[in-house]
Amino acid sequence: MKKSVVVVEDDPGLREQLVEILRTAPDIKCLAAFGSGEEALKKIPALNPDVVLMDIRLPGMSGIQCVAELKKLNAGQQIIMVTVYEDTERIFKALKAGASGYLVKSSPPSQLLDSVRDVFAGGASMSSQIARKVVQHFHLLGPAPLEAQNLSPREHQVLGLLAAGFIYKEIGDQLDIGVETVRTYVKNICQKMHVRNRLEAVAKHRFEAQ
Amino acid sequence: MKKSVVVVEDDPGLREQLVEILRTAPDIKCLAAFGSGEEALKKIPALNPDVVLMDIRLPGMSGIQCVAELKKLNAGQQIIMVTVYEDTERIFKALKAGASGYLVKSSPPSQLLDSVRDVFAGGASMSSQIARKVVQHFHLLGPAPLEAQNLSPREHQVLGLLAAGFIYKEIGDQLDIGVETVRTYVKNICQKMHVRNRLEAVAKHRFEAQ
DNA sequence: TGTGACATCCCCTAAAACGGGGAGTCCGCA
DNA sequence: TGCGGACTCCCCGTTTTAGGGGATGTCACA
Repeated sequence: MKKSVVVVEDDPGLREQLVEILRTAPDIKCLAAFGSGEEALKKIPALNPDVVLMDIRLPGMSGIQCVAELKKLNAGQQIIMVTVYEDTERIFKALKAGASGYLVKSSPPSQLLDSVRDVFAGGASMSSQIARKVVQHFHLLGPAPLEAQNLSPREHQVLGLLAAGFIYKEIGDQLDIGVETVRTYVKNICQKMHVRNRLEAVAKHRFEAQ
Repeated sequence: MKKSVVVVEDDPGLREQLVEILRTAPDIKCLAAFGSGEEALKKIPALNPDVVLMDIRLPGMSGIQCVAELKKLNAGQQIIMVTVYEDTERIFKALKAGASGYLVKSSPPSQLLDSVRDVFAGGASMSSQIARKVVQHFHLLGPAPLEAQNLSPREHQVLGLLAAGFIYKEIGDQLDIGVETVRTYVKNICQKMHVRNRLEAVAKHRFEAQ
């Protein structure tokens, strides 16, 4: 069974180009190509393709919006963004909206086809330029964990429960220790994390954790 | 000029295998291979390789720790993790520690070499299995912001300052409003976000934000 | 054998936050 | 023109935290 694909791209030239690339692959069948998100949204559910190739910049409804809508209709729909934009903002928005892959338009045809196969197989795919942005995002989050890392196991627990909204007494009950002990931990946590209070610790913790 | 690579992998068989793969590439030179993070940490600075291939599971110092240390010594050091583990926790930790690539050991040799080239060129590289985990991470972040979204601008501000560790009085001063008003916002925020207190709100907020 | 990290508990005082009200002003939308 | 939302402030009494001490015991590592 061939993997079915639909293309959504407003530029006719580029659209044809993508369709042509797909046509070269014996294991892939291009069902249709649309020029707008609105049209795609109307017709894709009936076609039920395995994978959608979506331009991020579309007239009218944006590609990101379209992704979100498609995902709403069919949470399992696999979508690959194809775009010239490499700005972090758009990448993350698209990923959050539900895209499984993200390619830059300059990617070689072979990578496009590989991506379709990867995504079809339940994987994900990114151009190395895109992967770089994603990695950078994590690096920014990086230098911090040093501080959260050297919390003792018990301190971690307490911080976790704190973030979950429990008050000292409840934390004490759950860990079967006294409120005073919880207090001591919080004091130590704040010291170790170089923050002024548990609020900041919780914020930092979440930030570092994921 | 050949791209220089160092391998850090405790299993002698796998280590040899990686070195062999690298040897097949005319544009890559493997300078050395180490069996432990400690040894790598001692000798890598002198070798100054372009890229380090690092096993994530090492006896003694973990690969993640080793990455963090190498990055501390040389922030520009490019590192690719090579591992059998695909758990989200480890992936993110490694990326945060400073890894630029993340491959599973089952990756084909050609991908290993491509990754070295990608990373050398300032890009990044992930196996599609790893990319998938990363993508899933973003998908989880996606649907959530619904709750944080319908906070009023002022409420957002307050929540932000709260997360930064300011107490009500300080927040009031900064926004030029009274403590009581801040209190009112916090009450409303907690209601809108369906949480019991500001701690939980801060935790949820960070989680949804990024 | 001592030093240090960890886990546990205690005291006191003062500061901060909570809970649950009420109550004005705008402003826009119907 | 009335309704709702956002923004602002206030009161009361109670609970929770903060701040800054001190204390004990275990366990590991040197």
